[in-house]
Amino acid sequence: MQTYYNNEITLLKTFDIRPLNHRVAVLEYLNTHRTHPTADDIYNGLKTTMASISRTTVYNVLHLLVDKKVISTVGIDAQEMRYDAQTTPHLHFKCDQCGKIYDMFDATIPEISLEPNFTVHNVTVYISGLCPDCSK
Amino acid sequence: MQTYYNNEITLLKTFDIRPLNHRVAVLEYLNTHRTHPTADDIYNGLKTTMASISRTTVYNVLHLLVDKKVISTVGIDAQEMRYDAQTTPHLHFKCDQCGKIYDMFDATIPEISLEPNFTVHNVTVYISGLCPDCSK
DNA sequence: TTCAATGCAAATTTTTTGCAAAGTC
DNA sequence: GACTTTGCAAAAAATTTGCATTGAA
Repeated sequence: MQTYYNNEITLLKTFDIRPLNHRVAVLEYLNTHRTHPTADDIYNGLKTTMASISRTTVYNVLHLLVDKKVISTVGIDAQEMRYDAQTTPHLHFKCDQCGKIYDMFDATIPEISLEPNFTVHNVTVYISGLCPDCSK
Repeated sequence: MQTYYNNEITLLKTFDIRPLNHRVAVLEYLNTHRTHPTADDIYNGLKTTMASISRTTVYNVLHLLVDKKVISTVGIDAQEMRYDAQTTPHLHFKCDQCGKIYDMFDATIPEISLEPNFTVHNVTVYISGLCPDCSK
């Protein structure tokens, strides 16, 4: 079985995750495909180069990486979960026309002030509209 | 079959939707259950009083109401879609501990300014954290 | 009577689970 | 050798579809 030597290994170790080949492969796929792929996208993308990988393993690895906060989920689609290796804070924009999802690094994450006694862990912002291509 | 005489009928007519009994019932359920129910919640809630209603119809009606913007979707759960008859702009807060979803009317919807050429239709904000009950 | 809406059952899609086999330290 | 991870197949959960029946204007 092929062995990976790259910085995904270092990253996983930082998070106290044993850098097994499948884990490295999933993380590498996410790092090189910044298109917010679904579990199925990842599975299909990897199975060509990685003879033995199963959907179960892709789900296992994704759940682990989300749990340990190495990656994050993008629940902008109604039907299936998407995943994102991007760690810089950013928003997601989905085009109503073409369906493409854009990262928005420039937009500022809003400061949300809630009623007292609510503790905020995370703020997620999804924006929908028309992308430049579809606005024409 | 029971016939409804209430303001849901008026509301549906406003949106150019024929106020058929099943539609009125689903909308009424959403108006009286401000708990962001799932399609299944609605189906189970209605089938006791409405002898003949099917899951298909619940989905049909929900899709129609969302399409016509009478109600909105709440995609805060990874697994299943939730629905909301609330029309006042507000945010959603989900407690990481108890899973309860809160409406946040006081929090201000952020002004998002994107790169030019992006047209914003809708901004959705999901907040996760601990609710007062679970913060104790 | 024409067209729209419904309900059933089956199919589809996404994700999870149980468990035996294989891999890792 | 003990413990973790994997893969298969099957199950589960949420949603959609095809189509015949029913209901509404």
